[in-house]
Amino acid sequence: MLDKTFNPTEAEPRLYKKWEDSGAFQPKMDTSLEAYSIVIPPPNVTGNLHMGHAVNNTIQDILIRFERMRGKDVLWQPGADHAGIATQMVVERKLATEGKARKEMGREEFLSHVWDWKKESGGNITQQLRRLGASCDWSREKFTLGNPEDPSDKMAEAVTKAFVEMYNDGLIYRDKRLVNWDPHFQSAISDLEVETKTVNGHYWHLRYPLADGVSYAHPIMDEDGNVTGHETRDYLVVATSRPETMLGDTCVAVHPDDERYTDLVGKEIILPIVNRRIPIIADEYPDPEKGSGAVKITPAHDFNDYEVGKRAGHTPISILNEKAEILPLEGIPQDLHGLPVKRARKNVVAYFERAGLLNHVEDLQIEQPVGDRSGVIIEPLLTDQWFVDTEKMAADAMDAVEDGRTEFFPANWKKTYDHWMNNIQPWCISRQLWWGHQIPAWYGPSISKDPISSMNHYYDFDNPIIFCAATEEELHKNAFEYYSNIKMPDGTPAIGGGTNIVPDRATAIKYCNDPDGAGMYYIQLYRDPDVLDTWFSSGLWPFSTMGWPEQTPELERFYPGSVLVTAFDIIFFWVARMMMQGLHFMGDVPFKQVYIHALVLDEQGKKMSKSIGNTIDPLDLIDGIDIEGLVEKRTRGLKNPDKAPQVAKATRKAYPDGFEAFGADALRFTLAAMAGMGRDIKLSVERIAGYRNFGTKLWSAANFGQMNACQPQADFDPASVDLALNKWIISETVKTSAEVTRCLEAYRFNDAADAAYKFAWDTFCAWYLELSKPILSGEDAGQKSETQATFAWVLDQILKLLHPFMPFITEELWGKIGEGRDEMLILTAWPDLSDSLIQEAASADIDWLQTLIGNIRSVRADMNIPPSKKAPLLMLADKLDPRLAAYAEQLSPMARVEHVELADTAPRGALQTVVDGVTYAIPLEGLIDLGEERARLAKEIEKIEAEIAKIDKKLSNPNFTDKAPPNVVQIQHDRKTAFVEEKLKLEEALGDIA
RNA sequence: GGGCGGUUAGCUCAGCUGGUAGAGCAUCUCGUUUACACCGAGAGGGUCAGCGGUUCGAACCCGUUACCGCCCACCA
Repeated sequence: MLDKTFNPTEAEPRLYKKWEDSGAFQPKMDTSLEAYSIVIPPPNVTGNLHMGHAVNNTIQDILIRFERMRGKDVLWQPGADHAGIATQMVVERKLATEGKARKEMGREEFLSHVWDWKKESGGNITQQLRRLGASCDWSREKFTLGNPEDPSDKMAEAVTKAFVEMYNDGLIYRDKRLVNWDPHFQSAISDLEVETKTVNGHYWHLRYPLADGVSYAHPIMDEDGNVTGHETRDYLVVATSRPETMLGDTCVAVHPDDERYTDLVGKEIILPIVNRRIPIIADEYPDPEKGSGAVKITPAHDFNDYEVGKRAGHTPISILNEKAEILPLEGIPQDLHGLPVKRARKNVVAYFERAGLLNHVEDLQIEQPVGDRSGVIIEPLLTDQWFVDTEKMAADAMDAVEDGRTEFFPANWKKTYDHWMNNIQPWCISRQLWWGHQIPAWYGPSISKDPISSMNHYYDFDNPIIFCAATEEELHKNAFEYYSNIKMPDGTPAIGGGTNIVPDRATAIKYCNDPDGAGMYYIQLYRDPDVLDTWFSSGLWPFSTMGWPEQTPELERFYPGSVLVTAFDIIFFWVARMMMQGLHFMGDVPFKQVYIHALVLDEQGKKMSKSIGNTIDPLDLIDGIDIEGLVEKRTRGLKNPDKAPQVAKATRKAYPDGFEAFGADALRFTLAAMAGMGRDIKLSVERIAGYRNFGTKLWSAANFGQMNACQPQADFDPASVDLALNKWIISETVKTSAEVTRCLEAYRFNDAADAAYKFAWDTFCAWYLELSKPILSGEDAGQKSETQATFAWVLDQILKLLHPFMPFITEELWGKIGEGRDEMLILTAWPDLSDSLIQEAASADIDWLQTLIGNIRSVRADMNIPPSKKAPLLMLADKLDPRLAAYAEQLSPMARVEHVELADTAPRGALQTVVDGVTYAIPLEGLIDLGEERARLAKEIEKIEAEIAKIDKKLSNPNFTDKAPPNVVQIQHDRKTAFVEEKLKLEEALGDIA
């Protein structure tokens, strides 16, 4: 006897440990097997498991377990991402609560804090993945930043090598360009990290006075746009949503074809406040239809203006520092110095107003760029940064998808991918942060201004590197030949990087381990202080995790990966970059297929977000949580704490009892069953409960098997069974396993889950189990043992088919059922059953039996016959169907049939039903109201007539009979024949009563 | 402004190659038997968003409209 139900809280950790300890997650590295590999989308070390991870990893684990059971040599490569900005932010915040500031403690100390923090809580997410059942090979766990304590770890070396090679190939360059600057982090960020937010804003229409007494006639228009007159103006009106940037204007631009301003091109205006003379230029950029048609140009603080300024040959004037405060430049009034943008704006507008130069203010919605992490307004800023020239790489990456080397599922995502690749911009890869791969470029003062790059010293952050040698010649050799020789395009130093530092002889002596230092040559180099964009190293993930740049057996065997499983929101961030870098460094795509899965939304269809308070923690569904705990969790992270009562109320209403401990299997099955292609998942807790019940159902069926001695037989041959019932269930098993296999191969997880569910619950539990009861408790030993063996075999197949979805409960049952079976389910072979096992004749018998039982149940229920009332079953025919006798033992409990006999006509007061053209009567004199039975029959007939009418309409249409394929027409003929026959029988039955 | 997706039972969603509209939950009725009440049996419930087209035949293909959601985009 098994326990009453499966106890996930107890069993799941135990089973997981058993798998992991046994090495079941590790690839065999057996070259005779087909390789199958997936690299995990590395979760942020800062992260905790959320619903997105849960779907993502459930799907990967389903595929991995499926392919592992199919006998492939499987690698699921796990690891975590250092997540530069996110992690630095988290640790900085934590230190702030201890009263410590990052900048005060310095780089080295800060980083040691981050590493400490990573050691402490960086393992959370991987532990949580284990709770889900993820069968990754943890012995190969990697971290995008590498492991400084493990000399064999190549993750950091891979990044350096990638950077150096791309530099040498001209794909990485350093440039002073306008970049998206996040004033909170005081770092550049990439285009992708900028979000646009629509806010209520204004356009300020400013008057710029024309210099040298120039004036012009400005047309006055009526409402319809007709010119009604002219007004003499000695100023130009420009509209802007950023008035404070006027401090950095270098010109005003008008369209060359704009006749209003033709005469003004080449003239100058006096820029108010700073009293600078700037020209009026002609450029294609301004749209005469918009605003006044004249545009103020601030090249240093606007992407469009930058281009206009460049065309006009103007030097951009930066007016903001890295905190987005006004720089103390000459010409800018003292009282603006150091003001943050918002306050500066107010003051600038006030200046214009006082000077009578504020034409008017227009209210409207404007698009504001904000940092996706910091949430602050992004300022375009002119800085020195490292860039990747993405154009060629993007073209290669697009070709690879175009020619099918990499395939998207669902295929629509190719469009999104192509669109982005087609519009790709240079990728800014430097970040002014500390947590990350420090850029492997050094700026040297004495010997050369060129930076050189190193394959070593990744973690030598603040200190200069000092090269020492006894001779100058040797020094050159050490410093330049040893390292890859990076040439700077213009020799400009990094932001904040040391340059032209006088070598410190004492330090050199210390480093060179030469107490005397006499006759020593040395140079001192400073490393670029910036780090690389996290996604630069994530882009290498598919091969860096496998040991690249070394040519390892893993790389040989598991690159390219079989499939990448991810949500669409990181197609650009990650998928695109892996494609580009994989193709560049490996000469091949990083994965053959990309499966893009749905996003998990809350039950209202909104994105889950801590700041809104609508998240559901997957672990709470696994372990359970009471309502108080849930409310506390949801209100804790709110962006707007005032909303707490509202969130609490909504939470209590939605989940008055919190969550039960559904277990990982139920959650996984739900996610799989809801993961239809190309659609979002609105998570339903009710469905999780339903699939938990499914687990219990399975458990209970196994218990039934145990009670009836249904032990798996190692030598069981499904082709050898005699009973139709067993032939039928074996046939159904074959069909289902083929269906589940087909669906999994096509990433149709919901269909695969459905097919397995229906088979296990409806076919096996509801029918086979019930139909087998009389045999299992019967006298015929041969039939009994055959059925016991068949039962056990089918249950084993069910456990296998369900294992990828519900690994824990299936493994537990597998162990409990098969005493002495030493192989774990995770490593058994996937059902690969021959079609020859499908026996249609046996199936037809059982189909008939199911229909008969169904009809009897239905008519009895319709007429409110209590199940306790058994009745005979009369077959109205000349000869008794032998199947009635054969299945009498099943008909008795399932259809409440007392006994079976032959009759000429239905006795008065009998229910009648038709199966396969034969009328059956159930005499229930006195228990049924004849009027009601008449009405019931009449209704049945009516339904059939409607069907017949529909079919007739088709068949009488010559277009249909002529043009439709013959088999389709035949089906309709057959259906009609069956309906007509049934109708006749029912009419006879009705006649009997009347 | 460009692109993508959605609209099917009260709710949440399936519906693969165009050929008899399905499931779970909820609702209603009834619960006997050697697994299971986290259960069993049965029932009701549909203008497949609207309009037009292609087709012998459309939930499905094409066009269009409406509403909802998402992504991308430099409109001063």
